[in-house]
Amino acid sequence: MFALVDCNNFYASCERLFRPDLVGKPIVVLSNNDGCVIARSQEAKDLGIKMGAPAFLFDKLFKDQKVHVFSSNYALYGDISARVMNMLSSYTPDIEVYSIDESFLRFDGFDYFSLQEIGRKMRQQVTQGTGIPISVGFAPTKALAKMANKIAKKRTETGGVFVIDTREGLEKEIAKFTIDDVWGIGPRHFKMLQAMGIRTVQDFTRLPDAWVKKQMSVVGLRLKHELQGIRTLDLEDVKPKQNIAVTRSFNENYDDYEWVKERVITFATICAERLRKQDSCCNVLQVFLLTNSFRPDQPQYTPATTVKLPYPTNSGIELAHFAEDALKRIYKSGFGYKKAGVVVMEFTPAADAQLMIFNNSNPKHGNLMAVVDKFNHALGQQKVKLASQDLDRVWKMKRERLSPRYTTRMSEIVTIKS
DNA sequence: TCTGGGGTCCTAGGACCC
DNA sequence: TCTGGGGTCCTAGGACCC
Repeated sequence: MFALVDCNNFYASCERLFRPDLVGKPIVVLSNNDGCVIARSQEAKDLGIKMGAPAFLFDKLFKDQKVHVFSSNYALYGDISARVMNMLSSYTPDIEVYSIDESFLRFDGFDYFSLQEIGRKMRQQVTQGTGIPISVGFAPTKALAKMANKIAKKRTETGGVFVIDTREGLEKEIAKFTIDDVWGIGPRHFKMLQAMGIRTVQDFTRLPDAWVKKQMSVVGLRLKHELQGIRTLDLEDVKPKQNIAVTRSFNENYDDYEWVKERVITFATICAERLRKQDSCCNVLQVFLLTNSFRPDQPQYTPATTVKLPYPTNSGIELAHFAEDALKRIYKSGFGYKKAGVVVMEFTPAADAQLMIFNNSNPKHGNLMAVVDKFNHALGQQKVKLASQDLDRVWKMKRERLSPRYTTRMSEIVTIKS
Protein backbone atom coordinates (compact mmCIF):
# COMPACT_ATOMS: atom_id res chain seq x y z
CA MET A 1 0.00 0.00 0.00
CA PHE A 2 1.00 3.58 -0.62
CA ALA A 3 0.17 6.63 1.41
CA LEU A 4 0.11 10.14 0.06
CA VAL A 5 0.57 12.63 2.84
CA ASP A 6 -0.13 16.24 1.99
CA CYS A 7 0.10 19.35 4.16
CA ASN A 8 -3.12 21.33 4.11
CA ASN A 9 -2.80 24.82 2.61
CA PHE A 10 0.89 24.47 3.34
CA TYR A 11 2.30 28.00 2.90
CA ALA A 12 -0.72 29.55 4.57
CA SER A 13 -0.43 27.07 7.44
CA CYS A 14 3.29 27.96 7.84
CA GLU A 15 2.44 31.65 8.08
CA ARG A 16 -0.06 30.85 10.79
CA LEU A 17 2.39 28.85 12.93
CA PHE A 18 3.86 31.82 14.72
CA ARG A 19 0.77 33.97 14.38
CA PRO A 20 -1.93 32.23 16.41
CA ASP A 21 -3.97 35.41 16.05
CA LEU A 22 -4.53 34.37 12.43
CA VAL A 23 -6.31 31.12 13.24
CA GLY A 24 -9.68 31.23 11.50
CA LYS A 25 -8.69 34.28 9.45
CA PRO A 26 -8.23 34.34 5.68
CA ILE A 27 -4.55 34.20 4.59
CA VAL A 28 -2.99 34.34 1.14
CA VAL A 29 0.63 33.94 0.12
CA LEU A 30 1.94 35.67 -3.00
CA SER A 31 4.49 34.59 -5.60
CA ASN A 32 7.81 36.36 -6.20
CA ASN A 33 7.44 40.09 -6.74
CA ASP A 34 4.17 39.81 -4.85
CA GLY A 35 2.62 38.96 -8.20
CA CYS A 36 0.12 36.13 -7.99
CA VAL A 37 -1.75 34.29 -5.26
CA ILE A 38 -0.02 30.94 -4.85
CA ALA A 39 -1.50 29.71 -1.57
CA ARG A 40 -4.69 30.31 0.34
CA SER A 41 -6.04 29.30 3.70
CA GLN A 42 -9.46 27.66 3.68
CA GLU A 43 -11.05 30.97 4.68
CA ALA A 44 -9.42 32.67 1.68
CA LYS A 45 -10.60 29.90 -0.64
CA ASP A 46 -14.10 30.41 0.71
CA LEU A 47 -13.90 34.07 -0.30
CA GLY A 48 -13.51 32.96 -3.90
CA ILE A 49 -9.86 33.93 -4.28
CA LYS A 50 -8.53 31.79 -7.12
CA MET A 51 -5.20 30.01 -7.26
CA GLY A 52 -2.75 31.87 -9.48
CA ALA A 53 -4.85 35.01 -9.63
CA PRO A 54 -2.94 38.29 -10.06
CA ALA A 55 -2.86 39.87 -6.62
CA PHE A 56 -3.62 43.41 -7.77
CA LEU A 57 -7.05 42.32 -8.97
CA PHE A 58 -7.93 41.45 -5.39
CA ASP A 59 -6.57 44.52 -3.61
CA LYS A 60 -10.02 45.73 -2.73
CA LEU A 61 -11.26 42.33 -1.59
CA PHE A 62 -8.14 41.86 0.55
CA LYS A 63 -8.83 45.15 2.27
CA ASP A 64 -12.59 44.72 2.62
CA GLN A 65 -12.40 41.18 3.94
CA LYS A 66 -9.30 41.78 6.09
CA VAL A 67 -7.32 39.12 4.27
CA HIS A 68 -3.81 38.69 5.67
CA VAL A 69 -1.41 38.85 2.75
CA PHE A 70 2.16 37.48 2.83
CA SER A 71 5.08 37.52 0.42
CA SER A 72 6.50 34.04 -0.02
CA ASN A 73 9.01 33.08 2.64
CA TYR A 74 10.79 30.02 1.30
CA ALA A 75 13.32 29.96 4.11
CA LEU A 76 10.43 29.31 6.48
CA TYR A 77 8.49 26.88 4.28
CA GLY A 78 11.58 24.83 3.43
CA ASP A 79 12.54 24.44 7.06
CA ILE A 80 9.03 23.49 8.20
CA SER A 81 8.76 21.06 5.30
CA ALA A 82 11.98 19.32 6.37
CA ARG A 83 10.60 18.90 9.88
CA VAL A 84 7.34 17.39 8.63
CA MET A 85 9.10 15.01 6.24
CA ASN A 86 11.49 13.99 8.96
CA MET A 87 8.61 12.98 11.20
CA LEU A 88 6.90 11.07 8.40
CA SER A 89 10.04 9.09 7.68
CA SER A 90 9.78 7.47 11.10
CA TYR A 91 6.72 5.53 9.92
CA THR A 92 8.39 3.64 7.08
CA PRO A 93 11.86 3.62 5.53
CA ASP A 94 10.25 3.87 2.09
CA ILE A 95 9.48 7.50 1.52
CA GLU A 96 9.59 9.72 -1.55
CA VAL A 97 9.45 13.43 -0.87
CA TYR A 98 7.37 14.42 -3.86
CA SER A 99 7.20 18.16 -3.35
CA ILE A 100 7.65 20.72 -0.60
CA ASP A 101 4.35 19.70 0.97
CA GLU A 102 3.75 16.11 -0.16
CA SER A 103 5.28 12.71 0.34
CA PHE A 104 4.52 9.23 -0.89
CA LEU A 105 5.13 6.51 1.69
CA ARG A 106 5.15 2.81 0.92
CA PHE A 107 3.89 0.39 3.50
CA ASP A 108 5.15 -3.09 2.75
CA GLY A 109 4.55 -5.80 5.34
CA PHE A 110 1.96 -3.87 7.28
CA ASP A 111 -0.78 -6.45 6.73
CA TYR A 112 -1.45 -6.85 10.42
CA PHE A 113 -1.51 -3.15 11.16
CA SER A 114 -4.42 -0.79 10.77
CA LEU A 115 -3.46 1.84 8.23
CA GLN A 116 -6.34 3.94 9.43
CA GLU A 117 -4.73 3.90 12.86
CA ILE A 118 -1.28 4.71 11.44
CA GLY A 119 -2.75 7.63 9.52
CA ARG A 120 -4.43 8.99 12.61
CA LYS A 121 -1.18 8.74 14.55
CA MET A 122 0.73 10.56 11.82
CA ARG A 123 -1.73 13.38 11.84
CA GLN A 124 -1.64 13.64 15.58
CA GLN A 125 2.15 13.57 15.75
CA VAL A 126 2.77 16.03 12.94
CA THR A 127 0.20 18.45 14.30
CA GLN A 128 1.69 18.28 17.75
CA GLY A 129 5.29 18.41 16.58
CA THR A 130 5.08 21.08 13.90
CA GLY A 131 1.63 22.64 14.02
CA ILE A 132 1.00 21.77 10.39
CA PRO A 133 -2.28 19.99 9.58
CA ILE A 134 -1.95 17.08 7.15
CA SER A 135 -4.23 14.76 5.21
CA VAL A 136 -3.44 11.11 4.54
CA GLY A 137 -4.72 8.84 1.77
CA PHE A 138 -3.91 5.13 1.57
CA ALA A 139 -4.42 2.96 -1.51
CA PRO A 140 -2.74 0.18 -3.50
CA THR A 141 -1.31 2.52 -6.16
CA LYS A 142 0.15 6.03 -6.16
CA ALA A 143 -2.61 7.48 -8.31
CA LEU A 144 -5.26 5.99 -6.04
CA ALA A 145 -3.40 7.21 -2.94
CA LYS A 146 -3.61 10.71 -4.42
CA MET A 147 -7.32 10.18 -4.90
CA ALA A 148 -7.77 8.86 -1.36
CA ASN A 149 -5.93 11.91 -0.08
CA LYS A 150 -8.34 14.25 -1.85
CA ILE A 151 -11.25 12.35 -0.36
CA ALA A 152 -9.70 12.63 3.10
CA LYS A 153 -9.39 16.36 2.61
CA LYS A 154 -12.84 16.89 1.18
CA ARG A 155 -14.95 14.84 3.57
CA THR A 156 -14.62 16.14 7.09
CA GLU A 157 -16.11 12.96 8.54
CA THR A 158 -12.98 11.06 7.50
CA GLY A 159 -10.96 12.93 10.10
CA GLY A 160 -8.32 13.60 7.46
CA VAL A 161 -7.48 9.94 6.82
CA PHE A 162 -8.97 7.79 4.09
CA VAL A 163 -8.09 4.23 3.16
CA ILE A 164 -8.98 2.40 -0.05
CA ASP A 165 -8.08 -1.23 0.53
CA THR A 166 -10.92 -3.32 -0.83
CA ARG A 167 -12.24 -3.93 -4.33
CA GLU A 168 -15.72 -2.78 -3.26
CA GLY A 169 -14.33 0.38 -1.66
CA LEU A 170 -12.40 1.14 -4.82
CA GLU A 171 -15.40 0.62 -7.11
CA LYS A 172 -17.57 2.78 -4.93
CA GLU A 173 -15.13 5.68 -4.91
CA ILE A 174 -14.18 5.67 -8.59
CA ALA A 175 -17.85 5.76 -9.51
CA LYS A 176 -18.15 9.08 -7.68
CA PHE A 177 -14.75 10.70 -8.16
CA THR A 178 -14.70 13.11 -11.08
CA ILE A 179 -11.98 12.98 -13.67
CA ASP A 180 -10.92 16.63 -13.40
CA ASP A 181 -9.66 15.98 -9.87
CA VAL A 182 -7.33 13.18 -10.92
CA TRP A 183 -3.56 13.44 -10.62
CA GLY A 184 -2.23 13.37 -14.19
CA ILE A 185 -5.33 14.67 -15.92
CA GLY A 186 -4.67 18.27 -16.83
CA PRO A 187 -6.97 20.81 -18.43
CA ARG A 188 -6.38 19.56 -21.98
CA HIS A 189 -7.14 15.93 -21.36
CA PHE A 190 -10.05 16.87 -19.13
CA LYS A 191 -11.61 18.86 -21.92
CA MET A 192 -11.16 16.04 -24.39
CA LEU A 193 -12.61 13.44 -22.02
CA GLN A 194 -15.47 15.68 -21.05
CA ALA A 195 -16.41 16.17 -24.68
CA MET A 196 -16.71 12.40 -24.94
CA GLY A 197 -18.99 12.19 -21.94
CA ILE A 198 -16.33 10.75 -19.65
CA ARG A 199 -17.14 12.17 -16.25
CA THR A 200 -15.89 9.86 -13.50
CA VAL A 201 -12.78 7.80 -12.90
CA GLN A 202 -14.91 4.73 -13.50
CA ASP A 203 -15.90 5.99 -16.96
CA PHE A 204 -12.23 6.56 -17.71
CA THR A 205 -11.12 3.11 -16.58
CA ARG A 206 -13.66 1.56 -18.93
CA LEU A 207 -12.09 3.09 -22.04
CA PRO A 208 -10.13 0.68 -24.26
CA ASP A 209 -6.36 0.64 -23.60
CA ALA A 210 -5.54 1.25 -27.25
CA TRP A 211 -7.64 4.39 -27.38
CA VAL A 212 -6.15 5.79 -24.18
CA LYS A 213 -2.65 5.12 -25.44
CA LYS A 214 -3.35 6.75 -28.79
CA GLN A 215 -4.89 9.88 -27.28
CA MET A 216 -2.90 10.24 -24.08
CA SER A 217 0.33 8.30 -24.76
CA VAL A 218 1.81 5.69 -22.47
CA VAL A 219 1.56 8.17 -19.62
CA GLY A 220 -2.23 8.17 -19.88
CA LEU A 221 -2.32 4.39 -20.18
CA ARG A 222 -0.21 3.97 -17.05
CA LEU A 223 -2.57 6.30 -15.25
CA LYS A 224 -5.57 4.24 -16.34
CA HIS A 225 -3.98 1.10 -14.95
CA GLU A 226 -3.04 2.84 -11.72
CA LEU A 227 -6.65 3.92 -11.26
CA GLN A 228 -7.79 0.34 -11.80
CA GLY A 229 -5.56 -0.71 -8.94
CA ILE A 230 -2.77 -2.12 -11.11
CA ARG A 231 0.55 -0.90 -9.77
CA THR A 232 2.67 0.70 -12.50
CA LEU A 233 4.44 3.41 -10.51
CA ASP A 234 6.76 2.89 -7.58
CA LEU A 235 8.52 5.28 -5.27
CA GLU A 236 11.21 7.22 -7.06
CA ASP A 237 14.68 7.96 -5.78
CA VAL A 238 15.94 11.48 -5.59
CA LYS A 239 17.64 11.89 -8.92
CA PRO A 240 20.06 14.66 -9.77
CA LYS A 241 18.30 17.28 -11.84
CA GLN A 242 18.64 17.22 -15.61
CA ASN A 243 18.04 20.94 -16.03
CA ILE A 244 18.54 23.86 -13.73
CA ALA A 245 16.86 27.16 -14.47
CA VAL A 246 17.11 30.49 -12.72
CA THR A 247 14.60 32.96 -14.07
CA ARG A 248 13.05 36.09 -12.62
CA SER A 249 10.51 38.68 -13.56
CA PHE A 250 11.54 42.25 -12.84
CA ASN A 251 9.47 44.77 -10.99
CA GLU A 252 9.42 46.98 -14.07
CA ASN A 253 10.60 46.97 -17.67
CA TYR A 254 14.31 47.56 -18.16
CA ASP A 255 16.08 48.80 -21.25
CA ASP A 256 19.62 49.05 -19.96
CA TYR A 257 22.22 46.55 -21.09
CA GLU A 258 24.39 46.90 -18.00
CA TRP A 259 21.46 46.28 -15.74
CA VAL A 260 20.22 43.23 -17.62
CA LYS A 261 23.79 41.95 -17.81
CA GLU A 262 24.13 42.11 -14.05
CA ARG A 263 20.95 40.05 -13.64
CA VAL A 264 22.01 37.43 -16.18
CA ILE A 265 25.42 37.07 -14.55
CA THR A 266 23.81 36.67 -11.15
CA PHE A 267 21.46 33.99 -12.52
CA ALA A 268 24.44 32.16 -14.02
CA THR A 269 26.26 32.14 -10.69
CA ILE A 270 23.16 30.75 -8.99
CA CYS A 271 22.95 28.01 -11.63
CA ALA A 272 26.60 27.22 -10.90
CA GLU A 273 25.90 27.01 -7.19
CA ARG A 274 23.04 24.58 -7.75
CA LEU A 275 25.19 22.52 -10.10
CA ARG A 276 27.90 22.22 -7.45
CA LYS A 277 25.31 21.23 -4.90
CA GLN A 278 24.48 18.12 -6.91
CA ASP A 279 28.06 17.54 -8.08
CA SER A 280 27.30 18.17 -11.72
CA CYS A 281 28.94 20.18 -14.47
CA CYS A 282 26.92 21.49 -17.37
CA ASN A 283 27.75 21.31 -21.05
CA VAL A 284 25.08 23.62 -22.41
CA LEU A 285 23.87 27.01 -21.30
CA GLN A 286 20.87 28.98 -22.45
CA VAL A 287 20.06 32.64 -21.92
CA PHE A 288 16.70 34.18 -22.69
CA LEU A 289 14.98 37.54 -22.36
CA LEU A 290 11.30 38.36 -22.37
CA THR A 291 9.48 41.64 -22.85
CA ASN A 292 6.19 42.15 -21.06
CA SER A 293 3.69 39.87 -22.81
CA PHE A 294 0.83 41.41 -20.83
CA ARG A 295 1.40 44.64 -22.71
CA PRO A 296 0.76 43.84 -26.38
CA ASP A 297 0.78 47.58 -27.04
CA GLN A 298 4.53 47.61 -26.37
CA PRO A 299 7.09 46.20 -28.81
CA GLN A 300 7.73 42.54 -28.11
CA TYR A 301 11.03 40.71 -28.38
CA THR A 302 11.70 37.31 -26.84
CA PRO A 303 15.15 36.19 -27.88
CA ALA A 304 16.94 33.11 -26.60
CA THR A 305 20.21 31.49 -27.41
CA THR A 306 21.75 28.18 -26.50
CA VAL A 307 25.49 27.64 -26.33
CA LYS A 308 27.43 24.43 -26.28
CA LEU A 309 30.28 24.99 -23.84
CA PRO A 310 33.84 24.08 -24.84
CA TYR A 311 34.18 22.04 -21.66
CA PRO A 312 31.86 21.02 -18.83
CA THR A 313 31.98 23.37 -15.86
CA ASN A 314 30.25 24.40 -12.67
CA SER A 315 32.40 27.43 -12.00
CA GLY A 316 30.35 30.54 -11.41
CA ILE A 317 33.08 32.65 -12.99
CA GLU A 318 33.11 30.65 -16.19
CA LEU A 319 29.35 30.32 -16.47
CA ALA A 320 29.07 34.09 -15.91
CA HIS A 321 31.41 34.66 -18.86
CA PHE A 322 29.55 32.30 -21.14
CA ALA A 323 26.22 33.81 -20.12
CA GLU A 324 27.49 37.31 -20.79
CA ASP A 325 28.72 36.30 -24.25
CA ALA A 326 25.35 34.74 -24.97
CA LEU A 327 23.51 37.82 -23.77
CA LYS A 328 25.61 40.10 -25.99
CA ARG A 329 24.44 38.16 -28.99
CA ILE A 330 20.74 38.54 -28.32
CA TYR A 331 20.42 41.85 -26.52
CA LYS A 332 18.87 44.68 -28.50
CA SER A 333 18.14 48.07 -27.05
CA GLY A 334 14.78 49.68 -27.60
CA PHE A 335 12.82 47.05 -25.75
CA GLY A 336 11.53 46.97 -22.20
CA TYR A 337 12.71 43.70 -20.70
CA LYS A 338 10.48 42.26 -18.02
CA LYS A 339 12.07 38.90 -17.41
CA ALA A 340 15.31 37.07 -18.01
CA GLY A 341 16.61 33.61 -17.35
CA VAL A 342 19.60 31.31 -17.50
CA VAL A 343 19.13 27.58 -17.98
CA VAL A 344 21.88 24.98 -17.79
CA MET A 345 21.54 21.55 -19.38
CA GLU A 346 23.31 18.35 -20.34
CA PHE A 347 25.09 17.53 -17.16
CA THR A 348 28.07 15.34 -16.51
CA PRO A 349 29.17 14.28 -13.04
CA ALA A 350 31.75 16.73 -11.71
CA ALA A 351 34.04 13.82 -10.84
CA ASP A 352 34.51 12.66 -14.41
CA ALA A 353 34.64 15.92 -16.30
CA GLN A 354 36.68 15.33 -19.42
CA LEU A 355 40.05 17.08 -19.38
CA MET A 356 41.26 18.70 -22.57
CA ILE A 357 44.72 19.53 -23.76
CA PHE A 358 44.43 23.24 -24.47
CA ASN A 359 41.00 24.27 -23.49
CA ASN A 360 40.53 23.47 -19.87
CA SER A 361 38.29 24.79 -17.23
CA ASN A 362 40.52 26.64 -14.79
CA PRO A 363 41.48 24.01 -12.20
CA LYS A 364 41.77 26.61 -9.47
CA HIS A 365 38.10 27.44 -9.71
CA GLY A 366 37.13 24.22 -7.98
CA ASN A 367 38.83 25.23 -4.76
CA LEU A 368 37.74 28.82 -5.06
CA MET A 369 34.12 27.86 -5.55
CA ALA A 370 34.27 25.49 -2.59
CA VAL A 371 35.39 28.39 -0.41
CA VAL A 372 32.72 30.68 -1.84
CA ASP A 373 30.08 28.05 -1.11
CA LYS A 374 31.35 27.66 2.42
CA PHE A 375 31.17 31.39 3.08
CA ASN A 376 27.78 31.78 1.53
CA HIS A 377 26.46 28.83 3.45
CA ALA A 378 27.68 30.29 6.73
CA LEU A 379 26.93 33.95 6.12
CA GLY A 380 23.80 33.85 4.00
CA GLN A 381 23.15 33.58 0.30
CA GLN A 382 25.18 35.64 -2.14
CA LYS A 383 27.38 37.29 0.47
CA VAL A 384 30.44 36.50 -1.63
CA LYS A 385 29.82 37.57 -5.22
CA LEU A 386 31.57 38.34 -8.45
CA ALA A 387 32.52 41.98 -8.96
CA SER A 388 30.28 42.00 -12.02
CA GLN A 389 27.28 41.37 -9.80
CA ASP A 390 25.15 43.91 -8.03
CA LEU A 391 27.40 44.68 -5.05
CA ASP A 392 25.26 47.50 -3.72
CA ARG A 393 22.14 45.33 -3.65
CA VAL A 394 20.37 47.75 -5.91
CA TRP A 395 18.15 45.01 -7.20
CA LYS A 396 15.42 43.92 -4.86
CA MET A 397 12.47 41.72 -5.40
CA LYS A 398 9.19 43.21 -4.33
CA ARG A 399 8.48 41.45 -1.04
CA GLU A 400 6.54 43.95 0.92
CA ARG A 401 4.77 41.54 3.20
CA LEU A 402 7.50 39.15 4.14
CA SER A 403 7.15 37.38 7.47
CA PRO A 404 10.20 36.72 9.68
CA ARG A 405 12.37 33.65 9.13
CA TYR A 406 11.26 32.44 12.54
CA THR A 407 13.03 29.09 12.49
CA THR A 408 16.26 29.71 10.59
CA ARG A 409 17.49 33.17 11.70
CA MET A 410 18.38 33.81 15.29
CA SER A 411 17.71 37.52 14.81
CA GLU A 412 14.18 36.85 13.59
CA ILE A 413 13.13 34.43 16.26
CA VAL A 414 9.69 34.98 17.73
CA THR A 415 9.39 37.41 20.65
CA ILE A 416 7.06 36.60 23.50
CA LYS A 417 5.86 39.43 25.68
CA SER A 418 4.64 38.49 29.12
C1' DT B 1 0.69 50.39 -12.54
C1' DC B 2 0.60 45.62 -10.94
C1' DT B 3 0.36 39.09 -13.88
C1' DG B 4 5.80 33.27 -10.27
C1' DG B 5 9.29 29.90 -10.74
C1' DG B 6 10.55 25.88 -10.99
C1' DG B 7 10.52 20.85 -13.01
C1' DT B 8 9.46 16.00 -15.82
C1' DC B 9 8.30 12.90 -19.62
C1' DC B 10 6.58 11.77 -24.27
C1' DT B 11 5.82 12.16 -29.34
C1' DA B 12 6.33 13.49 -34.08
C1' DG B 13 9.03 14.82 -37.66
C1' DG B 14 13.31 16.03 -39.87
C1' DA B 15 17.96 14.90 -40.90
C1' DC B 16 21.14 11.81 -41.06
C1' DC B 17 23.54 6.90 -41.14
C1' DC B 18 24.32 2.04 -43.32
C1' DT C 1 2.50 2.78 -61.98
C1' DC C 2 6.12 0.85 -59.59
C1' DT C 3 10.49 3.22 -55.35
C1' DG C 4 13.89 -1.28 -48.99
C1' DG C 5 14.51 -1.73 -44.32
C1' DG C 6 16.59 -0.82 -40.77
C1' DG C 7 18.57 2.53 -37.30
C1' DT C 8 20.00 7.10 -34.32
C1' DC C 9 19.94 11.75 -32.85
C1' DC C 10 17.98 16.15 -32.37
C1' DT C 11 14.40 19.61 -31.79
C1' DA C 12 10.04 21.60 -31.03
C1' DG C 13 5.94 21.25 -29.00
C1' DG C 14 2.59 19.28 -25.93
C1' DA C 15 1.06 17.65 -21.66
C1' DC C 16 1.49 17.26 -17.03
C1' DC C 17 3.17 18.24 -11.89
C1' DC C 18 4.06 21.33 -7.55
